[in-house]
Order: sequence, then structure tokens, then C-alpha cells
Amino acid sequence: MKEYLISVFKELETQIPELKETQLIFEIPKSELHGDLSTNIAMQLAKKLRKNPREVANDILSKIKFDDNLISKVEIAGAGFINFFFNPNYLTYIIPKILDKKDNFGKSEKYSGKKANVEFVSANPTGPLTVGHGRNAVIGDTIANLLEWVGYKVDREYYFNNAGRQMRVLGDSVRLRYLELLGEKVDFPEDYYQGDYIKDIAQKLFNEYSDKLKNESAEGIFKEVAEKEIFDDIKKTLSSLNINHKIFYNEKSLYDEGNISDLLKVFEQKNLSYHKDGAIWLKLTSLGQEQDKVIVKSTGEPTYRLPDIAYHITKFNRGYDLIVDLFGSDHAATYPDVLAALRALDYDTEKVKVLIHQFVTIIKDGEIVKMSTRKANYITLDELIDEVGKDVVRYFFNMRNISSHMNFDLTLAKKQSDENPVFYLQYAHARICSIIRTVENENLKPSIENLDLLKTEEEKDLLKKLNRFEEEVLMAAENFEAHRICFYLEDLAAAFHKFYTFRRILGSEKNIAEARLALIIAVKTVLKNGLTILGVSAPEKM
RNA sequence: GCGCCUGUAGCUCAAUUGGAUAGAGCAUCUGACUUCGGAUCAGACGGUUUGGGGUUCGAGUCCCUACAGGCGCACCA
Repeated sequence: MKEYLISVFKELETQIPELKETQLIFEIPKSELHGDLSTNIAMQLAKKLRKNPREVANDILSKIKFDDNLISKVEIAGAGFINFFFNPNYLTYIIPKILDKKDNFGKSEKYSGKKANVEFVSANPTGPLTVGHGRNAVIGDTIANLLEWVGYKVDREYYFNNAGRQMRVLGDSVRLRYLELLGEKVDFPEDYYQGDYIKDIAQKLFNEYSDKLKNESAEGIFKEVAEKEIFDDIKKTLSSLNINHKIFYNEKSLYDEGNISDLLKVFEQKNLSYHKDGAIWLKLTSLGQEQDKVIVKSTGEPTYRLPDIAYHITKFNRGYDLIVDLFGSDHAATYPDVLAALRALDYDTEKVKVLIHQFVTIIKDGEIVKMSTRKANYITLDELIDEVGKDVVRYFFNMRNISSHMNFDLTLAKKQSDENPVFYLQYAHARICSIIRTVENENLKPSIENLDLLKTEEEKDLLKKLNRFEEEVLMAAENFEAHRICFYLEDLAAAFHKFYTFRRILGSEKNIAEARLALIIAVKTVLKNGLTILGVSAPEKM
């Protein structure tokens, strides 16, 4: 429909040349009184033509003839909006379309043929995933889903580093706990990993090797076993949320394959780096950044920046059209340097979309829980999933704009069952399934023969909402905003529940009953597809 | 001190990217089923969009400023 209106206005360009320079926008008005689509084009033109907006609108309409089969009414309203009212029959076209496409309804081909990489979680294996990682994990996976729905071929990627200082400390933490088990008195440093999982790993090593590891170094078996155990747990946690990364990219391979040394040479050749105080610095100030930063320490060890840049270069070289980086606000300061460097090396950083999500504040028994991996004062993602379930976790993290500093009230979440919107959606789906089961016994079949009988307010409202789904998916994907899907689905479910309260299938005249049956099957399909994007199940019974 | 994010109803959050009368859920109050799932529906209450300036036909949204909170500001990642 939008396409139709755009084409009509395009034809008008010959008569009103200024139209070419204005952005033609059609939007769905907030209020139904303002029609099904609306444009502010007259107001935009008014400025250029130095005329009254309503006059311009009148002028435009006098020059256009609309197809009566599509548009039933056009009006000028407010300061100069032009509102379009669809022919009601047009709305019902969506039902056969949904019934035909089923699980694929809502998908589009707009970006088909394009490849995207979504990097998310990317926590180093130093401890179990926390609730904070959970937000990252869920958002990342859902964005990947959304991109797939609009045609991208998506790789989900996890970047990690098992070489640096963090991992050395991890290994040594395990070693010290192990020595404790041997009865040695050790002084366990405060800035080491305090969590019980370290003791568990030490215990495991003790069970297997007894005291044979007494003289092993932290970097050897202690680190290796710790990394493996913890990474296995991380993968298990993610998989319990149905999150499975295709690629685990180890920073170490960047050294092994020479990417790091190559990059250093390039910086040198392009005169983008210099030596000072025994370290190598990147000339970020010449790239518009605040200050130069060290890329190789005086010890000869690179800082994280260098591999970060090399890593992103591999993403370009791997041929992605879209590169999504998702991380928490604690890392927000690092990416501008990386992007500046990439730009200086002539990579098209328009392809890189950096998404920053704000932190989750955990509230338990009315108090804020301060979290720290090091101090082992945190709530793990596993605990959260155990307490509220996978669907609630996924829905909850998806339902808010990523820039919101969201609160997670754990006490409420635990007792939450009828208060949580995810149940509201699932209930609507299960209810429709139940109706279908019941109605089938009455020898009714969904029919699209008499959809024009769907003309009550409740039915029209549902039809309008069904008509919006494809665009919602596209908007959510293009803006990387999964929460729009949540709000849309809640809206749709509410419209269904209202329909259910006032309009019946059983007991209605057969043609109406069968048209309504087709309608609710369409609603069920859209609910399920929306929940699928979010990674939430759509149960047939609850 | 500097940078990024945030501030909207009692609480948790939206607002079609600058549009029309700022909307939902929860909480509170009042109502609604002898038949398809009451985990539901209808209604009421609730706002100086943190304060103050500015930009324009039009501002929750953009600019300036003050205040409050979160996150950063390494030769850690």
C-alpha cells in the first residue's frame, strides 16, 4: 500500500518539481481517527512554496486520482496532514497471505544475498556468565534472528582471549586453591578469583591427580583445565537459552597467523605509529581521537587494541556486508579507537554497527546487588534461568531498549507468573490452539471465501495489526531494536483477547465462523513467528 | 575534571526517528462469564516528559545550561 502511494506521488513530481527535493514519508498515525496512513508532505512543501500547508495539501489532492479499490477516503487534517483511509476489503488480503506463508510470514528478501556477522557475549572464560552477560547474549542472538528474517545470512561469533593476564591469574587462582587442598597454608590474594567454582576445579584436579601437580606452574595444566571447564559451562548456559555461536574466534590465532605482525608493519609504513618510552604508539590524534594510545607495551606485549583492530580486519576480509559488535557500556570507550584505525586503513567502517547496551541493575529484596566477577559477588545466568525459566529470561532482556539502564527485580521475577507479559502472549497462543481444537470437532474449517464478513471493530482492529507485522520486523531489524517486536506482540495479543471476549466462533453463522477461524489462525501464526524471533516458545497448551 | 548513556504516571517501560490529544503493563478502585481456556475483558484514577533557556509551522525527541544516576577515562580486556 505504501508502495502504491509512493508511486502515485512520484507521478506528481512533473507538476510540482519541489516534490523531488522533499522526503516522502508515510506513517501509521497514532490515532485511528487519522486514518491508516498519513503524510506530512504538504507541511514540508509549504516552507519551500511559501504557502499555507493546508492550501498546499488541497492543491496536491486536486491533482491526484486514487484507486477506489484501495483507498476509501482521503482527508486533510490538523496543520496540513494528508490522511488516507484504506478500503476495508484491502485489509483482509493479509489473511490468505499469512495462511499461505505460515512460519515464513514476516520474512523478507530485502537483504538477501548479504552476509552479516554478529559478535556477542565474547566473555573471556574466567568465570560463569552473569546476568549482565545474559542481556548481551539474548540481545545478540535476537538481533541475529532479526537479520536472518530480513534476508541476511548471519554468522554468530564469540571472540575470546585465553592468553592474557586475566587467564594467568585464573590459572594461579586454581593452583593456590589446589595447594590449599593439599593442606598448605596459602595467602590467597584479594584480587584473585574468589568464586567457589575455582575451588571446584581445584577439587577436580585433586581427585584426579592427588598431589602430583604440586610443582606445576599456573600457566600449565591449571590454566588449561580451568579454561576448558569454564568454557564448557559457558556453552552449556548459552545453549540452555538456545544460543549457539557458529564461530569461536580465538585472539591467539591472530598471532599465529601473522595478522598482528603484519598490521604493525602496515601502521609503520603508513606512518601511523611511532616509538616512545620503549613502547609503540598509535597516532590516534592524527585520526581525530583525543589521545595517542599504546599498541605494544615496553614489555613487547601488545595491548588489546592491536588484536582488536587486526580482528576487525579479518571480519572485513571474510566478506561481511554488515558487521555488528555488541557490548556493554563498560567497553564503550574502546571502539572509537578501533574504528578510527580501520578508517585510516581505508576500510569502510559504515559496515560496522557498534551496539552498546547499558547495564542491568539487579535488585534483590529491595536492595541493589553490586556485582563483581572477581569477588564472586554476582548472580549467575544459570541461577536466573533456573529461577524464572528460559522464556522469561529471553523475553525480559528483549523487551527493553538496549540503551535503558534496566532494573531486574529478582524477588519480583521469582514470584512473577501472571504479572509477566510473556505469559500473556503465550496464553493468547495457547488459547487460540485450544479454540481450534474445539472448533474442529464441530466440523468447521477455516475459510477465506467470505472474509468481507469480518467487519466488526474487533475484527478490523486485528486485521490492521496483522497488516503491520512485516513492517515491524523490518523496522526492528534495520534499527537493531528487538523490543519493538515485544510491544507489537503485546498489542496483537490484547486485540485478540478483546476479540475473543466479544465475538464468538461457535454459535455464529457458518460463513462468519469459518472466516473468524481463518482470522485467528492468522493471529496464531503471527504470534508464533514473533515469539520465534525473540527465541521464546509458543506453547499449544499451558 | 573530561567523555558516553540515562532521566517520561506511585513502580517498570513505550512513543513510528521532529508530527496531531505523551501511551502500555503493574499497583489502586469499580464492574463483566450457565456455551470456544478468567493466566481474560470493560471502565476509573494517575503527567509542568528532572529544572531553565533556545531553534521552527510543530520539541519527550535537536542545541545550550544546571541538577541527579549509571559506565568509562591504563604500557588491563
